[in-house]
This record gives sequence, structure tokens and C-alpha cells, in this order.
Amino acid sequence: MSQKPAIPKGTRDFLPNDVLKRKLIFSTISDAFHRFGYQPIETPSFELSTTLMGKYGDEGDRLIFRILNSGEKVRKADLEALASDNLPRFANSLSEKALRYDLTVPFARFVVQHQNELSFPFKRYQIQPVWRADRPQHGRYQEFYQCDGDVVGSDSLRNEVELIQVIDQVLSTLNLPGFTIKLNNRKVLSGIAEVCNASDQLIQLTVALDKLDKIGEDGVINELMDKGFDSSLVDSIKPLFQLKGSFEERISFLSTFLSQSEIGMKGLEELGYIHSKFKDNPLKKGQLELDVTLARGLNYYTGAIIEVKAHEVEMGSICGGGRYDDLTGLFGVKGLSGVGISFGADRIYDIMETLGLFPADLSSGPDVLFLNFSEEEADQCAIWANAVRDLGKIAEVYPSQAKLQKQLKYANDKGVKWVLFYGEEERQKGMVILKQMESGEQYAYSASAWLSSWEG
RNA sequence: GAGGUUGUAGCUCAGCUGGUUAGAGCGUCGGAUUGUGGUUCCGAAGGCCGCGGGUUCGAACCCCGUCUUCCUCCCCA
Repeated sequence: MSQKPAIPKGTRDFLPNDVLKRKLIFSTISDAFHRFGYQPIETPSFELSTTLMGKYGDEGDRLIFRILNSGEKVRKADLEALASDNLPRFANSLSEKALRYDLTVPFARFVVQHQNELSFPFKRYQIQPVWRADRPQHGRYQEFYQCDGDVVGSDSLRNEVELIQVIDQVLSTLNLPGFTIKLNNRKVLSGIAEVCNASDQLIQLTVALDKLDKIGEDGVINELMDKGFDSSLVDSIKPLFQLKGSFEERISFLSTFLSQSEIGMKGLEELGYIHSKFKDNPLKKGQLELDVTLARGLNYYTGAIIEVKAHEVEMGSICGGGRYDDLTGLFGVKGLSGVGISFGADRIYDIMETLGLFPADLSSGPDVLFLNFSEEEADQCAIWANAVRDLGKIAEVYPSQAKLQKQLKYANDKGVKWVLFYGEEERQKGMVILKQMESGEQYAYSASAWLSSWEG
């Protein structure tokens, strides 16, 4: 009985063409990091549950894929916890390992564990899959790649500037027609909450603000009202909805708005510093925008918040990041500040596919296919094939003496550029025939010299 | 986790109010063509109609459950 082939929800197979396109994105990202002096690392697919649990909030914990203990270990199951309906504790007793949920927490663990082998500031990049037990949706999967770059052990805002340059480099190289790099600062958000007398409700306030472009002004106001903010607060926040103009204009507006908040002014100063560094050293294609509604990842970001949106396509952010003071505090090393970004390779892929940005020759087939007429002639073709490969071209010999029709169809389907005929007829004449698949034209060469005169 | 939606051939989809043996296009394979592909013509293979239960003389179609698809929340890349 054969079973119906299927893969788990939220996962994908990648066909040869898909892989080539994905590799282009990955290599563009790693090249960019590499050129800025970042070093590659890798961490295991799964970590100890204790490393991951509790780091992403209750929502996050729910979305972590856990690995069931195997063998005798299942005996450790805490049946008392089950009986008393303590499901989290019961789950913990069944599972000691979990698939990584992102690359940041494993990186923090990595830095602490290898602190004596690293020299700081440590700049690393990492391109590996992560897993989330999320409900799949457009552009959202249960297994997807993250491409992270972080600097740990340096407070300098020059790191933020550099990471923005990396983003610009990557997305410009991939030929995205345009993209906006949105900047905000956690301190500005704290300042806003402070001047609105809502410091204790910072998270609810910013989560609502974050939805401005999605649900509009009225939507944000309704949400704030629903959450019990009083109307005087809502009124005091309204001016922010009108924030328009250039980066400088927005800063000058905010410096009035936040003038009573020390922390808010500090955040503005940081934003201004970062922005000023691009005056004489401009970005290639990226446009910087100050967006006070940006609030992603609020749980651990403490300074800069970065998010990138592609133009011309309706799609969530394709890159995000920010600064988190005390990245490694959870693992026992205090005072190491980190700042990092994460590219969403899958979304970049979707955008490039939608806009037709992948180069056409990416998936071009082998340069030459040697048709197989007989064992003896195929042996000669195999020798030639190696010579072609030594020229840096792709060559293959058809593995069996199938009908020519089948061999040519194979060449056609695979996008082979040239096909070489060397059968009994050609061998006796000391010739080869080269056929250009696209045009169908055929050329005869002498068997001893075809390779040097072939321009394929 | 909440709400909605989808599931029929490898793919995209028809299938009437419940009524014989479930269809088409594309793709695949074979032939026309024993040494020439992409076009054309002919032919063939390929279906527990998502899965399990129920209603009925009778179910792809109605009901329940379950899984799955896509979407909106939540959250996020």
C-alpha cells in the first residue's frame, strides 16, 4: 500500500530552480556581511528547552516546537503535574529539547559560552533555518530561514549605521526597485509614553501605534479606548498621527513634543546621530524614514529599532532589527550590548519573484550534452566532457543509449545549450556534430579539433 | 489560540435538485518518426472524490467529527 506523499503544514519542498534563486539571496547577504567584516557562525538546530523557554514571552513559548524525550526518558513524565492540570510543567517533564525559534537567543547563549574564545566587539552573521509552530499564512511558514547579523560588545551607534549600510548593500545588489528603511528608537517610545502619562502602559500604547498604517487613525484610537486609555491621553497622542515631512522635520517636531522627557530626547539624539552619518556617505537605494509607530520586538529592544519595507509590493517587513542592551544578561554576563538585523529571505524571495527580479540566466542548463550512441563512443564523450569541465563549463554525458528522441527531449527540458552527436557515423568520418538547441542549427567539426574551435 | 474558508487524476479545475460505469485541459508515457527536441496528429496509463463515522433504497454532493488549504485576528520574518 503506497501512502499519499505529503509534507507537514507550513513547510515547503524546493525544486532545483527554487534552490538556485534562494542561494542567490543567501550568498548576496553573506557576501555583504563578509565584506563588512562579519564572521560566520552556526549553532545547533535544537537547543535545551531551558535555553529557549521564557525568552519570547508567553506567546513565543506557545510557538516553540518541542522535541519529545525518547526511549526510557519518557518515564520521567510528571504525571502529578498532569493530574493537577499543570500542563506547562507536564510538557517540560516530557521534553528537554526544542527547535530554535530564532537566531538571536542561541547567539546570546553562544556568546556567553564562548566568551573567552571571542574578541569583542564580535561581529557575526548566521544563515540557518528556524521553526515556529505558528499558523501558516501568506509569507509565513513553520520552517523558514533567518539571515542574522549582530555586533555584540560595542555601544557605538556606528554599528547601527553600519548595519543600515549592509541592508542597503544587500537589497541594492538584489536590484529591488526601492525600499524604505524605517527607524525608530525605544527611548522615543518611552518618551511618548512619559509625556502622555502612560509609562506603565508603554507596551499596549506602542502595540496600538504600530498598527497605524494597517488600521488607520480611527482604528488606533478605538483600540486605545478599548484598552482603557482615557480620552485626554488619546488627544495628547493625536499630533503624532500627523507626523510628516523629512527626517529632520520630524525630529524637530518631536523635540518639541518630547521636550519634557529626558529619555525621549536621548532617543531623538541617537536617531539624529545615525541619520547625520548618511549625509556625506549616502545610501545606494534605501530611503531612511523616521517612523514613531515602529514598535516591533519591543520586549528586548532598548535603543534603535529598524524595519525595512519594499516598495511596489504589498508585503510585511523584509528585514528588521534593533539594539538590545544586555543581550547576554539572561545567560549570566551583564553589560554586553548588542545590535543586530535579520533578513527575511523568504519574503525577499517572494518579492523578487513577483517583480521578476531574478536573472534569467540563473537557471540556464548545461553548456553541452553528449548524446549516448554506444558504450565505446560514450567513453570518448566522457573524456571530452572532462575537458569541457576544465574550461569551467557544465557538461554531461547521457547515461544510457536511449532513443535520440528521448535524449533530445531531455536536453530540451533541461535547457541544454549545445548537444554533441558522436555516433558510429561520425566516428568513422572522424567528425562530431554540434547542434545549438535554441536555433536548431547544426555544425560539423573534426573530432580532433572541435574542442578548440568550438565557441559554445 | 479564536473566527471564516478549501479539499475531485501529477497540476489547474468541471461535476445540475442526492440517481447508472466521475469528466476536461495541461502534464506524463507510447506511437506516427529504427540518427534529431520544442509544433502537429493518434493512443494509453493515471481517481478509497482528504480521512473516519452517520442519514438514505442510493452520497463526490446532505449531517457530525477530524486533518488539510487559504484568509482575518493574535503574533511575527
